[in-house]
Amino acid sequence: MQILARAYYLEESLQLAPKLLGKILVHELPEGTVKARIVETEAYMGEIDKAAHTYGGRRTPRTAVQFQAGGLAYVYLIYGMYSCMNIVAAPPERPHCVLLRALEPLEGIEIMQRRRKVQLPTQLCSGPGKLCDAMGIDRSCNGLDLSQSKLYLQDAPLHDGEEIEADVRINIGYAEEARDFPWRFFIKENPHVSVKPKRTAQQRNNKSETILE
DNA sequence: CGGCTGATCGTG
DNA sequence: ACGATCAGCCGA
Repeated sequence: MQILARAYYLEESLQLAPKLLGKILVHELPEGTVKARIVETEAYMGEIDKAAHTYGGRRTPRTAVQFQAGGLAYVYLIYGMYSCMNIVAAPPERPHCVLLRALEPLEGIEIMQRRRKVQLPTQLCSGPGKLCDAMGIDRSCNGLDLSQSKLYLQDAPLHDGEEIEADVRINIGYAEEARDFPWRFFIKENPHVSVKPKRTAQQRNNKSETILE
């Protein structure tokens, strides 16, 4: 299977985020190789996005890699104990990135189970902190070139019949108007996704749906 | 729901 | 230098 080339990532994160669904993240660790399919992503749109670390063009030591050309890993520590992995998007000086929120484990599942405390495959990578833990991704991976390192993405199509759904992003309540932008993407009905879609008021009021529950 | 945990970055 | 904040997770 083909490794995605650097040029693949040079578009804005809002376009790249849904396209990354179904692609396979691989990490070659000393104890073995782990592979998992991307099933949930979020787009962070840099300068114009109040939820982004680079809102207004903020350039700090932490966010520096986001200003490089797309195709690098942006990994940061959150809440003092968890790593989050993003994929840098867009050409240089455009600080876009795509957060990986959930993966479907494919290979090296025993390794993931050893790293995490849980056994259930659907709980191994169903969250940004969980998937970094399971895949052995931490801040030492920050800035890695995903087209030529031990951490890389393989091209792969969505499976037959799979559909992409969009919804609001998770835990960005501080982001004012950007809270409501539907910039989270996931494979519909995939059991590894971290958060189920919110029902809209329309759906809650729909009587036929209520009966079906 | 609350506690865990520490890097980060704006402020002074 | 300080301290409020935080793109999470787990167990009750």
